[in-house]
Amino acid sequence: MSNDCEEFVIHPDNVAHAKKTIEDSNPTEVAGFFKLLAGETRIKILLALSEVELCVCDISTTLNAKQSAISHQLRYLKQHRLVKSRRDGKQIFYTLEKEHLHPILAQTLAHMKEADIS
Amino acid sequence: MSNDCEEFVIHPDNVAHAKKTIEDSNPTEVAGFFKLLAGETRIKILLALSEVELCVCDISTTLNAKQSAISHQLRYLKQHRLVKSRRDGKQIFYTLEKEHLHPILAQTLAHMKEADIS
DNA sequence: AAATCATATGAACGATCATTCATATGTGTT
DNA sequence: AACACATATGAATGATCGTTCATATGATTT
Repeated sequence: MSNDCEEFVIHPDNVAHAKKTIEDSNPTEVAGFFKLLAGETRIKILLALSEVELCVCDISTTLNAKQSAISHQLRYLKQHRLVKSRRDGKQIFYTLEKEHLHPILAQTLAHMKEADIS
Repeated sequence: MSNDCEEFVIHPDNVAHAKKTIEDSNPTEVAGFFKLLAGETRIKILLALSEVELCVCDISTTLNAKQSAISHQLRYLKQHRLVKSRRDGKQIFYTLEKEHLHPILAQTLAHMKEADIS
């Protein structure tokens, strides 16, 4: 919680400025969004779904991974609205939820742009 | 390693297409890059550094975090060339390595754009 | 050269995450 | 109604990550 330089702030103006920049930027949400994309399996799933609709079995075949591992990741992606599903008989097909993914990504990029990172 | 639907691929064309899309997209590197941005402390550090140069002590004051925690994260960011440092007397100042961050980010976005995610 | 300040680093611990196994659910087929 | 198939889910395990403590390094001041 505390740090070694608490009593004597070294560059108060810079610290104040940095604090404000951070507060203005929703760092928790930004990091949370990147966490969604920070897993190899999830990135592969998103890539796989980027051009075709796939059922769970197709995805696990494509990634050469266990069905349950894919199901768990799909649930995670679905909870965060990166992906949506539709049932067709026994199978459940997944597609990207582009409407959701796009604005979040755009907002993140806008954040980073404002922050002069890009 | 194996899955339940190995013997009878359900939608072979889609699977083949998805496999190619994944192979063309460096998923390991893409996920690796997002991992850098997927930590709240690291995002805060990057935001803090986005407009001003800061020494380690300033950063730990800004984030209200232990100096050693910040140092560890800075090392991680530096190893991956998102940040660079310069010594001035006893202090070490960090800045964004924009030249490096920018093209990686741009490439990632290009990947995602090609993949029709954005 | 001793003391102090700023930062870095190694080891350890707890928390979080991804995968696996076993099993449940829900749908279609016979 | 019984069975087979596709997917989902809970619990457990192993791996990875972030922070902390203790200490080391490198620089300045006295």
